[in-house]
Amino acid sequence: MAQPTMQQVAHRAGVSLALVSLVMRGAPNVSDRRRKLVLDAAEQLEYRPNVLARNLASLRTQTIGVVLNDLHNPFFAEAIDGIQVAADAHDHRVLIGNGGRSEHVERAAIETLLQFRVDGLILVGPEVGDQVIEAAARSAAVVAVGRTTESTLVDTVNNDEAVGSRLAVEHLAHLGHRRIAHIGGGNGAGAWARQRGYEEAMIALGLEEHILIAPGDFTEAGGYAAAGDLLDALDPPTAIFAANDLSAAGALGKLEDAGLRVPADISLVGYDNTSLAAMPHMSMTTIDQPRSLMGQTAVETLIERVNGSRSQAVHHVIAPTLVERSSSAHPPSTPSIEQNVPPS
Amino acid sequence: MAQPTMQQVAHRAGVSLALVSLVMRGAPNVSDRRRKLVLDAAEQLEYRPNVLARNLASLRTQTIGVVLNDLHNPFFAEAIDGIQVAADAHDHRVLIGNGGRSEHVERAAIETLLQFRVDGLILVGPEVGDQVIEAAARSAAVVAVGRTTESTLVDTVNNDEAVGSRLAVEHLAHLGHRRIAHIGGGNGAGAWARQRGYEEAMIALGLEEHILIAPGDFTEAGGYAAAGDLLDALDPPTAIFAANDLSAAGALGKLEDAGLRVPADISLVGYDNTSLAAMPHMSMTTIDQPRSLMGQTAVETLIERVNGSRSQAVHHVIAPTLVERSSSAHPPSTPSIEQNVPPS
DNA sequence: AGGAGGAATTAGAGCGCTCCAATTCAGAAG
DNA sequence: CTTCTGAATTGGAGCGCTCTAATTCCTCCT
Repeated sequence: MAQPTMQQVAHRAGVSLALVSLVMRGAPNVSDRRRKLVLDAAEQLEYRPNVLARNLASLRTQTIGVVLNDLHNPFFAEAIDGIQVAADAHDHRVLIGNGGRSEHVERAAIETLLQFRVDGLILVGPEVGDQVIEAAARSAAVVAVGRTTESTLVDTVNNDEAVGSRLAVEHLAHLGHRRIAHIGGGNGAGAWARQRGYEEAMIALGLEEHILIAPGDFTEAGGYAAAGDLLDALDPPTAIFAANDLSAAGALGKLEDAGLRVPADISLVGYDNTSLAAMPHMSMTTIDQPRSLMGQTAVETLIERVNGSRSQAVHHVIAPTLVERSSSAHPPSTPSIEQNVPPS
Repeated sequence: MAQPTMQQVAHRAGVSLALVSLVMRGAPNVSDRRRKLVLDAAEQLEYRPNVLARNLASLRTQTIGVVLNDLHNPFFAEAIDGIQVAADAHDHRVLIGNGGRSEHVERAAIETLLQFRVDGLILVGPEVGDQVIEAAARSAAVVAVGRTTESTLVDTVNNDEAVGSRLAVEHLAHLGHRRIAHIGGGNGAGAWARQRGYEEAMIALGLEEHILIAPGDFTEAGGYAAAGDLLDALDPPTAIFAANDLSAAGALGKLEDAGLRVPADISLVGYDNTSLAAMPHMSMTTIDQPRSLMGQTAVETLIERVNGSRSQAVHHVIAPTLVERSSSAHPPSTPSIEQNVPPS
């Protein structure tokens, strides 16, 4: 598969190698005549610039690498959209690495992208340790999305997990729920913050005695299992707030299997507002993270670093919102809106 | 972000540049003493091979590019898994490009990957025209998954769409359905073949008069709309076979909104057996495409080309299977198993 | 001790491109 | 017609690595 080179294009167009380079880069001071000559020759030869050589020589790749933690979670797919659009706007291409929801695979993906000398790296919901991220940041600009870091080299873009959790809990409490349980997200990005947000919100509402947490892992299977745990509790909850939509979906399956109707018998709130939650068949109340905006912000932040126009770490926090759908309603025994009724 | 180079490693280890190169490539004839020396120096410097330079010099990248048509469709996410494992086994890395379900974006993704001089390209469910694929195949080895091509340069890996559709239709017919409708997949990969398979199966079962097709586009929204069309038909179907799970999920939403119970009032069968269909809350009968196997086959096929061990195009066709879940059952008016009852 | 012969190491020429510095070219000014 | 100027074009030195050919180093044999 020998590809045509600039040299060949130059020869065919009857100009110098350097001129072809200028044309390819869209430099200004090239006469229209020569430009056309070169472009025609390039087209005839099906010439395609060799990014490897170009980048080796110019020391920049105009490429940003994105590592997605879990391709199966619609959240990540949706974050990519915003990233791609913003990258386009900044004339950068996007290369994606798959974290495969495994620290090991994720690290390999980061390494691959770094070996390709991408200008910057956006890690979406990374699970690798801080030191891995920090090490990466020593080689390229790094922005972590949906994950915090201590590192002063790494910028972050997050939604305000505490606010999101509070929105969810308050929504349920206003509907009259008191026994509001939480399905955690394990080591998942932001999971811990969401759980803390849940606890704090419960305490703020005077519901600390009803705090009940089942461990999950941001997956549907984890949600299914966790819901089972919650139903087996001494005093099962009337509402469940899951750490993400995927585990909420899993929980929903378990609740149905247990013969419970949602939301008549039990309410359910997810997190992320992925396409999954929005599906008519799910129609799940959830917390919206503005993924597209977050992706876009991540790119802007990255570009600033790459340009060297900023060297201080910056941490963007974006406000989430509640999206009410049909998985949440008044608890069975409490038809009224406010929670004036003592716990059963 | 100046990165350490081989030169620096060589200097620190007190050996030649060439020796470092040998060690990095794991060459056999290097004494243990020097090897350790080099490795230590590399580690101290946090040296990371520059793939750009390496590949420029060696003319191979050990990388395969994968272009996914639609990150939102779990099918593609699941195909990646098989690809990644197989690529690993062959010591190749994987770079992903996002087609964004748009021909334009897809073409750009292919171009980016080709500019990085990947050794081969796996196009999963590509929507670009044959000539684009053919052009790509002139620069690198190309395997199309879930899509057929005329090109003699391009290998393909597909499931047998005709068989899959037949399995779906026969399953429904055996349950007693006669008015079995189809939601198409538009330009989506394999959509046309599935639709033809549906028609042929209907004809083979003597149900040609009940053939009813609503156009879709492989998306959930498309499925939702298409289901609406079908319900508005003069003689609405008792069963729907959707061209993929995503549109089946959309259809499911529409059916529910219309107050129909699935499967009591109407049956639904999807295609792909994605994680979506497997979710307990969906529990959808569907046709399983062995995605992981297909991904793996794609990689093997690609490697053969890259190695030059084959230059003839090869077309793998893999048999799909029916996965029965709870979205399909007897039609409301036909409690018996065989379709001995005349159409209402 | 003096090779022979294989193993280990190194020199050096690219890979395809960018980019600085140098050169050529036109047209304007003197 | 020469001189000057800015625009257009080109030469050539790398970018960091691989790979072939050449060189050096050992070890073993006679």
